[in-house]
Amino acid sequence: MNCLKKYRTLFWILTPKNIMAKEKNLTPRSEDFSSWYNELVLRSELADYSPVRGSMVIRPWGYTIWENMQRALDDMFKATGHENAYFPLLIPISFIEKEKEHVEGFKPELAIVTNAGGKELEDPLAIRPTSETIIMAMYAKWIQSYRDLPLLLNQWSNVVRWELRTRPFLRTSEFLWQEGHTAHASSGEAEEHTKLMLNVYRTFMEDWMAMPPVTGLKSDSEKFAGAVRSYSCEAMMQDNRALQSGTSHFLGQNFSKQFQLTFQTEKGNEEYAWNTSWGVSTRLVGGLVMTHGDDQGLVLPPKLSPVQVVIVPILKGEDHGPVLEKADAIKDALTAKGIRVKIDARDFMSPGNKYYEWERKGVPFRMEIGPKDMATGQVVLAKRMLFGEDSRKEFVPETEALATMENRLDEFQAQLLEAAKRRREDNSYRGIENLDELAEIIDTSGGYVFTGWSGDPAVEDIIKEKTKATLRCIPEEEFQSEKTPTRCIGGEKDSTMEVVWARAY
RNA sequence: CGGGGCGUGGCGCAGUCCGGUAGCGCACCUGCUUUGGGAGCAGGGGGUCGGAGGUUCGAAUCCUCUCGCCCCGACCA
Repeated sequence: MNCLKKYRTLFWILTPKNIMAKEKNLTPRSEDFSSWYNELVLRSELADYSPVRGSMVIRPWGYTIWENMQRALDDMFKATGHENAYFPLLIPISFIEKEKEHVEGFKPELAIVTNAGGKELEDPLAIRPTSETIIMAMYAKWIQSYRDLPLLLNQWSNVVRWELRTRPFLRTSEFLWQEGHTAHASSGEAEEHTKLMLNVYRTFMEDWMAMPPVTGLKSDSEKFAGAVRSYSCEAMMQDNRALQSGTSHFLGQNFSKQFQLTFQTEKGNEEYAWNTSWGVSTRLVGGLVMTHGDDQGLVLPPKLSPVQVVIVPILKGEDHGPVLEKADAIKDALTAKGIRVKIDARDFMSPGNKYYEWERKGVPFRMEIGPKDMATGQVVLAKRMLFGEDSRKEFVPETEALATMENRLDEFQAQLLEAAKRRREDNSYRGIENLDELAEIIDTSGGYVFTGWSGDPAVEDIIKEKTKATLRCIPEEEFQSEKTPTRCIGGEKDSTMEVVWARAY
């Protein structure tokens, strides 16, 4: 036994290529998807583990992606009439306890401050797991009449939900997010708003992230604690699992009743306001990784990439001046077009090493400029991911490269979206009518399984027990099958709606 | 919170069975030569072996207790 172990060690030492492979490359997705994910997050410097269990440090590369997401989303929120505000981190426990389902939903995940200023607190404070309660309490103060409605606020913040099992970006005890909270005079208007924001998320995911979700309504067992109805965006990752990547909730009057959020109507009656809340989090960064990443590392859609074009000057011989000057000139020309460019002029690193590094970090395009190119007036372009006729390196005249770069970035963005859409459809199974078939698909390929459902929650339990898949959503019309299912997947009952099943993160 | 695994320079690991005062690869630093897909040579720095206690002349190694992390399950964005 011992002998064998030593032998293997010896063998390993004598094969340096293996060591190199192990250290320089990621575990392939096909071998172990979650190892691939974890390694990628660390190696591409998106994030690092912090000393506190279940929390992570978001490094500049990851944070810039988040900032780019924030900017795009924030513009969309503003365009739909919202303003930003900031509500406090600490919330009286009594607030959270007011809404019965809400407190039940969050109790296991609450972090509570019981001691401060060296003294036990008389009333412990919860670190916000979400801010419905404190915000409703404030809205109750601010809203008197229908003239104060609708009130449309958003906040960018951190929240804490104590997690037993954590994964960078996908599930951490503290995460960054955005939470929108609105108050309306009518149920219909609030529900419309809920759907509007769901659609904002969907548009963002498609247009910016190239991560096309299936959108729909959550079942009662999956909805947000305290909501009347929850809607979600369900994006399919490369391992064919679903990632709930954005939710929008119609809260009805559940919170306004608990917080006395009333207003006087035009006719002089006092009524409870109707609320919505909606959020996306840094989880989206994880979604981005699992949607586009490959075995080389991250692949970033141009619209969100911190750097869209990295220029690698080939520094040969004594005089690096001309090549660096050319790189600067190209950078200026591209920057003037609004393109984010970085020159990697590190002279202690070989070009090949830089190529690997920027590929690992997911930069959409690399431009190489060397003495040979200077002589012929060309540059070398390499695209992070190849589609169709693309070649690994393209030699193009400098003027053409400058003129076409915006188009190339747009095209790349569109190709990523197209590929993700195709993957989603290729792994969607429709017309499935019995449980065994569903279980077979979930167990082998995974993916989205569309079936009929009677609305009976017992069916969800059975399927979860049997396959670990959950009801992701009751899809919006656009995602429904051409042929409407007639039978409930659970057995003999008739189907009243089509639903999507998948294993989820 | 149950089951499994692991804590040894920044990273990945060997050494633990059988106790003798710590080693390998990568990374890092210096110099020279290099640079169009993971450079070469030479020299160099860095570790109270997760922590505490014990056994022993002597502990990374044996014993006890602890802490932490990762993976698999039950709960969740």
